Parts: sequence; C-alpha cells; structure tokens
Amino acid sequence: MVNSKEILKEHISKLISLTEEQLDYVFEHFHLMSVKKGQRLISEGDLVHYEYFVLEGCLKSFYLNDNMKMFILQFGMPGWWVTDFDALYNKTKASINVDCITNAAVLAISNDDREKICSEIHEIEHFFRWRTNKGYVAAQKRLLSFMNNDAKFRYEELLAMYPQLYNLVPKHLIASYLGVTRETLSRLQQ
Amino acid sequence: MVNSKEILKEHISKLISLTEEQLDYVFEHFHLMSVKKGQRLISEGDLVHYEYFVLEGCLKSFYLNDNMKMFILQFGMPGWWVTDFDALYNKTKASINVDCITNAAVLAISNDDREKICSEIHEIEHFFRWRTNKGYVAAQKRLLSFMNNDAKFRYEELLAMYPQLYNLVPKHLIASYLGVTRETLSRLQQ
DNA sequence: TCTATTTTGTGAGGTAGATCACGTAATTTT
DNA sequence: AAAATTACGTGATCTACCTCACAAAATAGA
Repeated sequence: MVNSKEILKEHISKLISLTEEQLDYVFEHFHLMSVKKGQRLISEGDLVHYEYFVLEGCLKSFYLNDNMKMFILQFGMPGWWVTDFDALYNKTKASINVDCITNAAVLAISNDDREKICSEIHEIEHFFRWRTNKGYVAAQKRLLSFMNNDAKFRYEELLAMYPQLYNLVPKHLIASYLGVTRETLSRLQQ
Repeated sequence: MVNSKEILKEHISKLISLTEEQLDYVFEHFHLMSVKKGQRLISEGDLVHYEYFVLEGCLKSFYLNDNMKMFILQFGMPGWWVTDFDALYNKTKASINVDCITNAAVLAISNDDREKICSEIHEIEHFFRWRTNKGYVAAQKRLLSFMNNDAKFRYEELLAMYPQLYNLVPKHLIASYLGVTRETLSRLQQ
C-alpha cells in the first residue's frame, strides 16, 4: 500500500508552500479509497460529489454516445485528478463516466471539502487554480493535435507521453482516446 | 466607447462578492486598449505578458502549422478572456497567436498584476480559479464534439451558440475553428 | 470610381479512416 | 481444463472530407 499522505504532500508542495500542520489539515479532508478493476466511480446521470487524486493504478473518464460508442477523455494515471468537473462544480448531473481500468488507489475529496479548504487556506485556492490551468492547457493542446495531426501521429504522441499505457490498457481503449476505431489503430501499428 | 469599469465589475460580481473599493482597486490593474482590425496582440515565439478581457469586438487565438494552415482555438467575444495561457503562466514563448478580427476594445492585465491581486485578495484568486475551470470544461466539451460529431453538426452547434458569428467573421475563419477546409464548410451550408 | 484583394462557390478526383465481416489468440470464469 | 468472454488482426467496401483548379461576387484601397 502506498503512503498516500506523503504522495499528496509532495504533489501539493510542487506548487505551493504550506506548513506541516497545514498539509496535515488538508490531508484530513481526503479519504483513501481502494478501487477494483471495473468499479464505477462516477456514472452519467448521477450527481457528482467527489474528485479523485490518483495514487496508483489507472482510471478512465469517458463519454458514451447514443450508439454506446465510447470516447475517452482522460486516462487517470498517478498524479492526475479525475472527475466530471462540469457536474461537480455546477452541481448538475454527470454527462460522463469514470471507472477503473486496473485496480487502483485514489484520494477522494468532496466538492464541499475542496471549497472549504480553498476558502480557509488561500494558498490551497492558488494550488487548485494552477492545477485547473494545467488541465485547461492540456485540453487545448489535445484539441490542436486533433485538428492538426493524423491518427498515427497522435498515437505516437500518446505513447511518447505515457509509454506504460501500451501494456497497461487494452488497445481498444487507446483507440477510444485517439478518436479512431480499434481496427484503424490496429492497422496503424504496422 | 463602452463603460469598461462597469462591464468588468459586473463580470466579476457574477462569481464573487467584492466591496466597491476592492472592485476599484482590481480595476486599477487593468488597462483599456483599443485595438484595430488585423492588429496582433500575441505572436508565436514571443514572450507573453498579458491576458485580455474582451469588452467589444472579436479577437481570435490561433495556431499556424508548418504549412501555415490556421487552426482557431477561440473566438474572443465580449465577456471572454483571451491569451496563450500556457506561455503566460509558465513564462515560455507563445505557441499561438492572437489578433483582432474586428476593431475591438479589451482590458489588459499583466501576469504579474494578476498574480498580485490574486495573492492580495483571496476572492479574486477564487474568481480566476472558477474562470479557468469554465474554460477547461468548455475545451473538454469541444474535444468531445470533435470526436463524436461530423462537421455539419459542429457548424450548427457553433452557430446556435454564437449566431452573430455568421455575419461577423469570414467563413474561412469559421472553417478553421471547425477544423475543416473552407470548401467543405461552403458545401455544408446547402 | 477604378483596381486590387479578399471572400465565396463548385466541379473532379484522391485519401484517411469508418463499417462490416470473419478468424484467431489471449484471458477470465466455472 | 473446458467453456466463455474479451482482445486483436485483417480483408473488402464505403464515405466524409481533402486537394487542386477555376470563376464570380463582395469588399477595401487608392
């Protein structure tokens, strides 16, 4: 089992400086969850109460269209935050799903608790602003790559960024992330 | 000429509550700019010092690939914030450009001044966190629409959201936003 | 007002990736 | 270990969109 407290502290301390007491206090608002492969953390149509910081394993957030075709928004690897940010922040029903690709350990924090520590500790609000900014920038870059590059390029780009993915998740999930069919992905590898 | 102070105050007050004095103080950190059609605000390769809040007119942020093909990331309409967030926050060189599609009025704030008022006024940090979160959610939704829908659907989606765009900007720019050629867009309209 | 530039439309042919269909390997369940 | 399920590869055909080419309309500059 991982030392969740140390991992979170180190993650936060990359962006802001808190005292040990503050870090302990922040940590108290998270709870450690051990989640099994296939387990659903967020389901479309439900209210969303938590966001999840991934400690180990791999989650996915995904959208299912009317034909039940899956589109993966994010692979939640260690150090990443996963939730339906739209539904969580605006207290609306989830339009996406989150589940576990492999057994995983995550730290969950409720929307209320996040807002609470954000308002109590200015630096934590700063931390979450920067974290969200990074997500925004990453989403824009992915959008650009989508418009500018073909599937093969995007595939190599993804594997360069996350080499572990190749052996960690089935290829049809990688295809869903790239926005192509599994058949096309299979043909790319030649 | 628009009342820039009132517009900014109202924009900020939608998310947070500040005193009049605080709002005045915040406003002092912006400067009003009148920009002409075609004028460049951010150029690829340069350092980025400002972000821009659009009061009137229309900006565009765009990426040019190796063949000088343009991809529009954002139409900056009144009430939107435009910059290269990656370059601005991380003090690296711009990878995108921002210019004016029509004559426009914007409020500019430097990165240093934003960080300054964010650290001085906790609520302002909160405001910018929520603003960025909205941008992140919008970028993810656009990505999903890109993967899930064809060009015609995305075109109608865009016009439903911004009906003014149809008469405000040339069609080839709309095509660049949708990620199709101008020829394809022209054929979609039938 | 005349000219130059930008914008828009449309035909013809090419291509990346989709869909459907089938077979085999690998993994999981019993 | 057998059976069931899931993952993966590959051929054949189809289609949304691209590229190139040309022309007409609209707009901006002088």
